Amino acid sequence: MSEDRRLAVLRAIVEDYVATHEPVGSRALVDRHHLNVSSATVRNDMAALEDEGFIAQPHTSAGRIPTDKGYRLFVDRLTEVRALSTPERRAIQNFLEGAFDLDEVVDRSVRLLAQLTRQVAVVQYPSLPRSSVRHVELVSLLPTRVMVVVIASTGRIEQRVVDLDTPMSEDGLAKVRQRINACVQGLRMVDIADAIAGLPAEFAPVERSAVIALVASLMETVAGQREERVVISGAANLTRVPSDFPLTVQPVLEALEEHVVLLKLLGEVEASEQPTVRIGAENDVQQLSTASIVTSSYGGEGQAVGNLAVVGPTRMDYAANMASVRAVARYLGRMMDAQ
Amino acid sequence: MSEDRRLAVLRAIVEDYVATHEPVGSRALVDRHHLNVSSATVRNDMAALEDEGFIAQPHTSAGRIPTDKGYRLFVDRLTEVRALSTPERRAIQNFLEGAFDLDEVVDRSVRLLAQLTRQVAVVQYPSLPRSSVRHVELVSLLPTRVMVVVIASTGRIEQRVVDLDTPMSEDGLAKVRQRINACVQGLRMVDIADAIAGLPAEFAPVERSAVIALVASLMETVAGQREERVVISGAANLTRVPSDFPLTVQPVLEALEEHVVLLKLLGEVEASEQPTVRIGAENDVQQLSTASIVTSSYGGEGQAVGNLAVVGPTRMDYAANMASVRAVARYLGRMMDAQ
DNA sequence: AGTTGGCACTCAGGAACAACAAGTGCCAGC
DNA sequence: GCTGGCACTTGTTGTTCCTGAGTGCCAACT
Repeated sequence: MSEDRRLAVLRAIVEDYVATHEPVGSRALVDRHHLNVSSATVRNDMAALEDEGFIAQPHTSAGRIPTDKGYRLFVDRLTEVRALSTPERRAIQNFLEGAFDLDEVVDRSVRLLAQLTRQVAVVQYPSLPRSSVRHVELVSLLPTRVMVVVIASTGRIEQRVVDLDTPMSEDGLAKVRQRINACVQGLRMVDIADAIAGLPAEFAPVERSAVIALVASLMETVAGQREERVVISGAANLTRVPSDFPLTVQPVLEALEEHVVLLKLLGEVEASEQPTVRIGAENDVQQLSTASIVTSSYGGEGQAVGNLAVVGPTRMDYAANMASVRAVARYLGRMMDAQ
Repeated sequence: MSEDRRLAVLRAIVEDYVATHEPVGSRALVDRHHLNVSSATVRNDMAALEDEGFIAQPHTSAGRIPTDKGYRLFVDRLTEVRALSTPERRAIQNFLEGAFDLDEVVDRSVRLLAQLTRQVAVVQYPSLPRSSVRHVELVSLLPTRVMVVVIASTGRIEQRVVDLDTPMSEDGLAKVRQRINACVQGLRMVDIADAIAGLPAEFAPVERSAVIALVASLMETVAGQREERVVISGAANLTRVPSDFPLTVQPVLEALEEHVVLLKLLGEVEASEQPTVRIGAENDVQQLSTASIVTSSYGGEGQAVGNLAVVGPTRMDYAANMASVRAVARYLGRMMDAQ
């Protein structure tokens, strides 16, 4: 009994099942793929595959469907991430390049990914701590109220309003602004705490408390956990599915609305060129145990600044989705550099 | 045959149907509401209501369900928007006040609204053209590349990168910044075009083309149609519905993903203290013909700067949803002022 | 050993049918 | 104008039966 053929059978089962959404039987298999053996032989192989836990029967006398373990094997050993066709890539590039600002880049990316894969797409904003400072701006709203604006190299902007206990003049503010920028411009966000720690000491005692407040606010802005943002698109695709998946669409939708959960999911990826796949129960988010997730990080110059993902039923076209995820991640990374 | 009782019957039908999601029969009606008449009498009233088009039978020998027209009458004549309880209002206020910046205010509002109503909630960001300028910032990225940042009174920030054909010094930029702010600070966005039209003329010919580019970019940023943003939450609530609505959830989800459609929907509201309700086919978005929408505008000081809405099946609790929409709109308006 | 045709067995899904329950419309009587 | 009564309609539920797809196993073949 050839090991190769068993794998070929598994591959055929996965492909057929993904295409038809129906348990696939030995007969159908030999018809649709040219395995040059009889259905009885395939049945033997199937029995073996079932023993090993790669496929299962919904009920006696039905065809087989892949298990999570089966998909895993399929993804690990039977899938080539095929590159997108040139026209496809062109389309992606053109689409993304029409964007003006970061919000639009992210928004377009997530929609594009949802459309390409016909699944739910998730894109995380460039992570603040992982990017660097382009500019810090202090805007005086009232004499005792200042808006701190941080512009990151990725184009991302965060702002926060801070109340001072002593009023500060425009000139004073300009000086602080100048000094802060001198200290932190170009640094990675994670490094700025050290860089500006000594700053308040430079100022006269009357100004010092205000400077301390400004610096603190800046660091909060940069460190804030809240600032990890994520957008999703294509939720409607979840309902496009036939048959049984509808039952499980609610928990999935719920999980997707919990940005905390999503960020956790996305965060578990290690930065890598290749997309990562998590299948069904491999996912430690319980609500997503019927779903698979294809994730990748993106970022300019090899430096990962964010992640993105596609979420769908375990019965998804892994090869195509991995290709789309990879492609969008790449273009997104380039856009970050370009800005 | 009393007109009043007929209305009472309609009200009872709507209430029961909203509660149970099942066609309601004459017997059940007299049991659950104390209309002091027999079921036969109710049947007569029902027949009349059906003639007038307020209710319908899914099939002979089933109970009645309200038609769109029935809901309309119910909303117009039978619904008091009841105020939320004091603890409820407290909860809303506390929740929203914990927010730091505009993004968070909007995010919390939309989630809150979804949670209160157990429907899909939609909140539009404060409209840029309808708000006023707090500050304009010009950030030099390269000698020939400047980021234009506009901070609105609502806390909303928009930015855009512009390339200049002649390089500009930091000092030159500071001067332009100072002049622009002097011109436009405090003005409503719609009015700034006039205010800065003459600005380039003030500058020496060598700088003029750069100033023109900056001013143009500022105006684009402010006028850009793209800049109307909208966030949604609670999509999972669509799947919580029983029975038949699942069939229609896909088009609804699709419509909700089309921000253009959403903005159109939201935009159709005239600014008013009271929430507006559009029921089923009253909605001119075809995909939402099985849904109802409760909308309201919000804004500080009576000036509407944005809209929000709740979307759900026509069979929704209108009174409660209108109350929630109104409450969230009010608090949101206050937050805008406060910032 | 591995492959194959044959065959008995299982079981989900559909069709046909009956019994039931909920609800209606209508009418005669109060 | 309201009510009880009653015949009628029709979706729902449960039963039975049948069919077809698919399996597991075995004996025969290469």
